[in-house]
Amino acid sequence: MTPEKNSLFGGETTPTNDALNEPTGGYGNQRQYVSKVLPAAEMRQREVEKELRHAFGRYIETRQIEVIVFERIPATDLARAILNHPLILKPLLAACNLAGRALKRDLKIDNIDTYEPTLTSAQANAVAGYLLSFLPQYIELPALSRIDRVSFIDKEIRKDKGRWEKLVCEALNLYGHGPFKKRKFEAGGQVFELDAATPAKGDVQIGIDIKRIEARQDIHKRCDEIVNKAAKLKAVFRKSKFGAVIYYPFIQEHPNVTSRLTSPNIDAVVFASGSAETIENAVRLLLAKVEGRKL
DNA sequence: CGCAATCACGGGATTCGTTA
DNA sequence: TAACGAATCCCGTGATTGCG
Repeated sequence: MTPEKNSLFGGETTPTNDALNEPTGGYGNQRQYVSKVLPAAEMRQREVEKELRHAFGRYIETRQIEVIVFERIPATDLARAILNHPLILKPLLAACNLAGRALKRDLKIDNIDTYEPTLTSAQANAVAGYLLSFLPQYIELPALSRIDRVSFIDKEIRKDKGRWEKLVCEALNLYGHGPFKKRKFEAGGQVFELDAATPAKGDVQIGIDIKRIEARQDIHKRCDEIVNKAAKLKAVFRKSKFGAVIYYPFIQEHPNVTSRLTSPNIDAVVFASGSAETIENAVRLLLAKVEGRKL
């Protein structure tokens, strides 16, 4: 990044974007959020660069490097670039701390796949103008690609974690008398979701909550959610059974979780890690407790 | 009392399943 | 198929708690 002024706040040399300048009735948009903290951000940037130079002085080399000079790019060119090369959108957005939600809120463009966008040319124009108002004067190309890489890795990790719930549900179907499937039920006007339940329709007989708790500080929140959901389920389906399958990497604290989940409404609490073996063991144990007379 | 550690909370991100 | 809502993870901030 550049030590010089950022284009957004410096000279307004870049195209302004109408959507960002409309009155918002006191509610902020991304530009306003940024503007508010800009002085602090610029001060920090100067200090960070200074410290980096001092800290790494002996290891800093000067090399020739490709730089993308955003301040020379007209909005129409940027729009065309995005249309012709959709892959470039994500790194540009990420470099500005912008994401799909901001585009939706500020530009009223819904459901952009920021990784592989398919935009109309009108949308590309809007996004280009919007981006240019946030982009710095220039960014080194490898830095930009690195930013994309970080975002991509983060996304893929989330995707992988999302598969864990499916593995547990598949194990329930393999070893239990399902079919187990995600389903909803209503209690007191509110709708609740069970990650795995059987049967798919009619009165719930078995409801399972499948949860990952990866940070210690989330334990209260997650346990409260489980206890609440169990109570709601039992309030509606008095004869049903409720169980929880939990991923919690602090094994020595599993008894804590179990005791927090002690409730007449919860019939089983089991733990599993990412391995197929622990999932199988947990699911078998849980099924033994909630299936009872079935079969 | 002052400082450090911990807690609670909320905002922002992405993914997935459901629904219109 | 597009849009939406639920769920989960990450992070920073301010409040609270605990210790010397």
